[in-house]
Amino acid sequence: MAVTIKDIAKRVGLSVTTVSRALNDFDDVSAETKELIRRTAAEMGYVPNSLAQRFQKRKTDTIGLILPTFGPRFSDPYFSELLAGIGNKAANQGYDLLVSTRAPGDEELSAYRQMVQGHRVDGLVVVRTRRQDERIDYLHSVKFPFVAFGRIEGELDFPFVDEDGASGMRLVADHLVSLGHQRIACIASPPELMFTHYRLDGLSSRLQERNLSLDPDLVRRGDLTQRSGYEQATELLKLPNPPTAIVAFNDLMAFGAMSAAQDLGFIVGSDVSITGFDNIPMAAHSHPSLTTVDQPIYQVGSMVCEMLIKCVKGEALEQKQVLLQPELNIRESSGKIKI
Amino acid sequence: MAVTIKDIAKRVGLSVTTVSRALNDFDDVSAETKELIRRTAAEMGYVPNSLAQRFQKRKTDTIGLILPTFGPRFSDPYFSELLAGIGNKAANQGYDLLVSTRAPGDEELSAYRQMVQGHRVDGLVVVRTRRQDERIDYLHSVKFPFVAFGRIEGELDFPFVDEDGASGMRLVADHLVSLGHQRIACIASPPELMFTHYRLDGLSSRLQERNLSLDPDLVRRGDLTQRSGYEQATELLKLPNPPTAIVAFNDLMAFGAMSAAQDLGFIVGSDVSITGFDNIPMAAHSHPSLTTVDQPIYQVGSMVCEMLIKCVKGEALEQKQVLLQPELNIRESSGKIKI
DNA sequence: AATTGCATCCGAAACGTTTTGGAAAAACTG
DNA sequence: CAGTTTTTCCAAAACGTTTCGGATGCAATT
Repeated sequence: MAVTIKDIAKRVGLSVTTVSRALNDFDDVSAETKELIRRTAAEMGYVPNSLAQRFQKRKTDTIGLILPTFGPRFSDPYFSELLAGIGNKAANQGYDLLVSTRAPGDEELSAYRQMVQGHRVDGLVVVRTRRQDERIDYLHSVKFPFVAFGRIEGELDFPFVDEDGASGMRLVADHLVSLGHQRIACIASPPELMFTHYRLDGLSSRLQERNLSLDPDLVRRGDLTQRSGYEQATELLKLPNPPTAIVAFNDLMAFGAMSAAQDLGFIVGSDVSITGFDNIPMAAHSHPSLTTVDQPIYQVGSMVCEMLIKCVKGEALEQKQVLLQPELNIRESSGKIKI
Repeated sequence: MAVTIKDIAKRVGLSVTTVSRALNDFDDVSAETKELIRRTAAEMGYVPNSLAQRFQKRKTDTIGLILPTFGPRFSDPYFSELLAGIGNKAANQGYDLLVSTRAPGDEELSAYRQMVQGHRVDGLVVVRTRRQDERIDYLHSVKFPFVAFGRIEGELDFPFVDEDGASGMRLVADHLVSLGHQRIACIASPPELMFTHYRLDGLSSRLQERNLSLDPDLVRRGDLTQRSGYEQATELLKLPNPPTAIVAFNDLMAFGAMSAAQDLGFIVGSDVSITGFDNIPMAAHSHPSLTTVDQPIYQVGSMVCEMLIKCVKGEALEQKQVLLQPELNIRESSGKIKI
């Protein structure tokens, strides 16, 4: 079968200890023996059995990620970007990435328990934080290493990366106001998600500062999918006094809203302005191209992963909590109000 | 620290063997002791140490997937769909999914070696097969369990799932011909990918059967990204005698082509028809909506995963090689030729 | 009463690696 | 040259689980 450290020891006539220590470059092995052992190990095609290594070191060299999905699948490109960011960073730091999907709820939490108590991973990244987040409560209570993408309500101290959603929405509000819009609608995200809170707060407070209140009739809720963007926008645009601008809380819903507008005969960017949030790659290539808040998701993934690996290794974080300032990407889907 | 099987044994005054066998429901433990052991295990909050379990069973209960990415990231929704299909199936069969990304080349192959020889996974799924696929050659040569999404050139016998790309393209050809198109261009995918071969073959052979040759000037190559679709379509449409229809080899390039056409003042679906391949969720919601060949990627992922788990468990596959018949989804991006 | 069969249990080995705590030999010190 | 340090090596334990090959006691069968 597979060649083990013991086989090498037998071959070179030394102990397993010495072989192990030679292979791990300890300095209590002479240069010549090290060389000899390494050469014969290579010759024999030795590859360490990672199961044994992990078992004995009680570390998995693996980080985990459980994607919260509603319904059976996640088709949100947002997650692919994030995954790519995390995955690539993990790979080049020598870590494996264990991915699973679970709908929010009891099963989700027990998946976290499984990963933690079964020693399946050394650390976890928590994405799409919720106002009351039991995942974070749990991980924090058992002192298991994790880094979150997003904040939560309350004073719990834990490492996270987040974008400043309020600031992003203020940019959107300023932009639309400067284009002359007064009847501004929004398609918000589910209220339990923490980012919803920040984005809504940024939008409504800035509009109020500009003496424009956010009409409660014009505040809708979607579930972040294209379909729900379509539905909500259709309702909004069929109102007797429809809004001249629609602020969607993510790009996917913005795409849905654009389709709805176009199906109702509106010209997006002139009859009605539509904005998104996230700046997924698609946003630059839709028709019309989408004005949206840029959230560097790939980099966030990369950052979160890097921070987590430091936590796992017991290294100190130079910055435990990172808040990124987003930028507004102005494209064709928003334009001056028609008189 | 964590409670082990030994702690339970001590508590109930039985041997580790019995505890282990009780927990694994062997029938040489009496019902009462089983009950007792289970109860105290639950009371003590026992969770098996999966590192130890895996080490001793020499199995990881994990399947691996290495996404081939050009450039640092994959933003193709195609991969998210696939990943979701594989991941969800794996999860509900009690398997973990190990995901990594690697650009095709030496590093990619050594990542496979790592996973195999380091006993990191019990089986691998290979996606986006290439005509000469060293990944498959390798896995086949070491007899490591794997299932591929896609076929390869040659006679190697291995389990795979694939869609019938030739058949899909014949549907596209028939559709465009029936709309009156004669100057038909295509934006093909990289030639080393196996599916390119089938799709190109299906398209050109069916056109020939209809006495329409595929003008070599109108056969372009893209790299599956939106950007390359945009570039190639721009060149095509700027020709002195531009095509009336463009067949893109995936949806992302079709989106790029639509943008290019629209930027050049063409009305897609009437001035020029554009078709895609894959039917990613976005395709139904673009403007205009995209005529495309439906490839049930999520189901493919799920199927591939199910087959792989059977292989890993040593169970026989009722069908070792699956070829799915795709359907054409006719939407707004293709229409009758203008006279 | 001896034998067989069954139900229930257990000791010890095994999986492949790292680590602990030294030991032996060689190289320095004054 | 005795004592000390350094260099180089190793035996054995440990990690937590499963499994192999019995062992024990008791009931059922001859």
